[in-house]
Amino acid sequence: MKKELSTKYDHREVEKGKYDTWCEKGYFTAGDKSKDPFCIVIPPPNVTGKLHLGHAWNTTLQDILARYKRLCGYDMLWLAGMDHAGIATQAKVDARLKDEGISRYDIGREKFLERAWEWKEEYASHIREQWAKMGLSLDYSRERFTLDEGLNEAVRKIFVEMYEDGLIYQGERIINWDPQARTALSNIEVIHKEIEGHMYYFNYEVVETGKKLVIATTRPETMFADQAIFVHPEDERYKDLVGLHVINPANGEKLPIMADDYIDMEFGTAVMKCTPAHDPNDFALAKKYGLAMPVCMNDDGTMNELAHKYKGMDRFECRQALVADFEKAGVVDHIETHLHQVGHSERTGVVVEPYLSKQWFVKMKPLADAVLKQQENDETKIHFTPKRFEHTFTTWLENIEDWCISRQLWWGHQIPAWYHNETNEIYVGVNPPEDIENWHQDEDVLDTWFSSGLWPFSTLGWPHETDDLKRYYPNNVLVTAYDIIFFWVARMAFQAKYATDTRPFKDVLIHGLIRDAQGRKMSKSLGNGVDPMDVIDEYGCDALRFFLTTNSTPGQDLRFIPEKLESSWNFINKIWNASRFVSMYFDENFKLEDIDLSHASITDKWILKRFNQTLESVTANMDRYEFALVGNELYNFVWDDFCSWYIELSKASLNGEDEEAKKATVSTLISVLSGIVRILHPFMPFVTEEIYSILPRNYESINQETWPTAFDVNMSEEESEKVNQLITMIQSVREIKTQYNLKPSAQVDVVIRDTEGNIVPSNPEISAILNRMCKATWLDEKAEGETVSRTILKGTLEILLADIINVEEEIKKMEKQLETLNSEIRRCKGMLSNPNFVNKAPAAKVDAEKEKLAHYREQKELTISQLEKLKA
RNA sequence: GGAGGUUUAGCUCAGUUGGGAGAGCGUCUGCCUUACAAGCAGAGGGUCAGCGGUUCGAGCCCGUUAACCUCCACCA
Repeated sequence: MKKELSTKYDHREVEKGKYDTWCEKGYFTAGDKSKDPFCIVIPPPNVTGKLHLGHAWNTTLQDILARYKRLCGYDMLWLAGMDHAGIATQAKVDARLKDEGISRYDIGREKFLERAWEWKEEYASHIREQWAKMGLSLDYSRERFTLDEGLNEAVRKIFVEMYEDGLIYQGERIINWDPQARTALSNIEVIHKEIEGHMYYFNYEVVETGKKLVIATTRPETMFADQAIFVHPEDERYKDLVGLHVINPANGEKLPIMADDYIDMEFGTAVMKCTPAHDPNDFALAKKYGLAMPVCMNDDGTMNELAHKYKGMDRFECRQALVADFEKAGVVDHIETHLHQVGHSERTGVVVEPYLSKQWFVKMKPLADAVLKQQENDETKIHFTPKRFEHTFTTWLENIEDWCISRQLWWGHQIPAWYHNETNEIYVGVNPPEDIENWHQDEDVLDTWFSSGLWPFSTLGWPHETDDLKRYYPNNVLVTAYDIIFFWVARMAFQAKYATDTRPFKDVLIHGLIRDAQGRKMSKSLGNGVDPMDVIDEYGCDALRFFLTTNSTPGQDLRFIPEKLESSWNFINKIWNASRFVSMYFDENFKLEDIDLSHASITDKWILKRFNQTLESVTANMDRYEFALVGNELYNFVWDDFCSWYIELSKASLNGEDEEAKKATVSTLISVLSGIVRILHPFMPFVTEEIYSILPRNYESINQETWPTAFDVNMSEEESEKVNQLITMIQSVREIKTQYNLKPSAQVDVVIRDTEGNIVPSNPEISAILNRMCKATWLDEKAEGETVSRTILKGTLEILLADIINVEEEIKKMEKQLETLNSEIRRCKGMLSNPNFVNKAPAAKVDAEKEKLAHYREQKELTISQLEKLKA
């Protein structure tokens, strides 16, 4: 029995159950070796929480590509996976423990990791549920996790290789320290925000002269670790002081006054205190002059014993207390408010402390240079869409600094380095040393991005030469937002280059960020976030997908606008109803073989041809990732050409007597609709599957289908013109009726004249349609009485309206039309009389202009004769 | 201090290599026409931010100004 579409489109009903079936049938499982491979790996979401609209956008774009490529006959692998998100997840688990009144230190590393894995399992299943609701055609049989055994092996392997190549080293440096998470951070995990702080000007006493010297600082609490005072060697004001000493008012210690041309003579008092262990510039100076590098803080941001009476205080508490004491002691010269950039931890949000500590680093320059070299060649480079992000990417690589990869966390890949218990000798290896009892492993773990950077190949089995790795690597395209280029894309690029000596993927499609209706970033603090699952409940997944992917251009941000979502829903509803209409004209016995276009009418051919044109353009734009253009074209084709015109035009044939014509029309309706659902399937997989299931078809599911090919349409110029003429006739009648306040249902008589003014005899096929479309009877001769006329494609259309005609208004209308035509003619003539245009422009363009000119002239003549008649 | 983006209809945005300004929503008018009133038919609405240049021709290319936004950067 033929399945029927319910009378109303109900996205809940339509989307129910389908996804599970698709997965069970294995439509998303890659591996058909008879086809060419195409591979996308998902940017693994963090297992920290729910997916947001940004994820929905990002994954839908990939799903569109995946489904499109599958339709095009590729062995499509869209690999599923998630990221352990070291610091972020650890913070979540910490918070959960805190709710239980304990900390990770109470339960120890091993127990903590058990809890973290529990967390991971819980959130991974949430994420899979959300993927399912979004209809993502992911290959779950190959799902990976950045902390699973295979990826851990990949991480150890590359770490050891880089270490042996001298690209990974341990060093004591100033790094960015997160005192809340108590770990080091890399440079890009620090977010600089402009903060209104203070610039404190303090009086120092010069030991040798007893004079005052005013020195500015923004972080007085670090004064306990100061080692020197610097001035510029050529600064006349301070030249004489070099070599003398001042007393540090914080602890009474003697500090030497030194000179270095690093000092900016224009800034502040041009005297700088040097705190080697708490500032990267001071650190560099200290190294240069061999100064000591004491640290005055603990790893949690509290002051240590160097701070004497302030010991144990939080760093900012200490700052206040110290300044207050200085005020009393008269040390404060003055305090200014000061706008400056302060680094904050990307994850915990606390102010980052530049802090001297021993960490692991990746030496970046050789790695970055290799990628930059690769980018110079079209055959080896990563191609960005839009192209401008290539510039962002290369500029970052050109200015890159060494990457701090060790994290003082527990959740992550533990660094494969061991220290000998007695000799403290270091061993770095993929596997632990054999006499393990004599060694202890480095406690630190690696930056999450170190393992994410291997994602395009580690997920496919690297370092083993697996079939998948050979087949699907390099990946074809990566889809990500622009805010992640530095964090991830760049890292994948150099890790891939190092490990596999190639690019990780050929293309990168960059999209923007999703914003609220006012254009603000969606954030927890603003409370303007939108849960994609709520949107799906309200509008359906298909509407959300269509909205997300057809409303912005690559690289551009997208505002979340409910009205547009409604418009997407309406579009789907339109398709739904069109499908219901089509389904009325065939029954369960109608098979694909019964489709017969041999007796196609001119209107049937017209829509088939329009479909072909749409298909060609859509295919080209799909290949260019221009989904907004695709969406627009499909919207117009479906709504205007197919629904508003063709379905209405087809009714004459469907209700007519000619069985062969009727069969051709039904065949056309089915064929075009079938093409439409296949093209739209990547955008709206659920509703297209539902409609597909009621159509005569080749496969059980639309997932098994192929991308449409053009119909073989044999339509002459003359036939095309006839349909276009018909369309302008209908439009003219409707327009006149509206203008003269006639009801649409009012029957009128029309006469058609050719360009010579001769009456065109009626045509039975066209007459029937004309009457159905706009209640107009096409007469073979004109009756007595006044007429209103309009120029149509070829000739004029006249409606007998006798006494209700408003001659003055008609004259005005004609005169306006004449004006427009004249200006068009001027434009055409201008172009055509220009030798540069005629010689340089493409021939087709010149011909088109010539045709237009001829057409306008014809229309002008007709308009003039109409005007003359009216004036007479 | 560098780099990039945006500026097109009342609002949100498209506009592929330069060749007659588009959509959605909103507005106005008329229709419950047997797929759809979440619809149908018709209409109105824009010196494409300003200025200058290249070109036969510029929303699009070049220069410049302005406003807004984003990223990067160690200024005590």
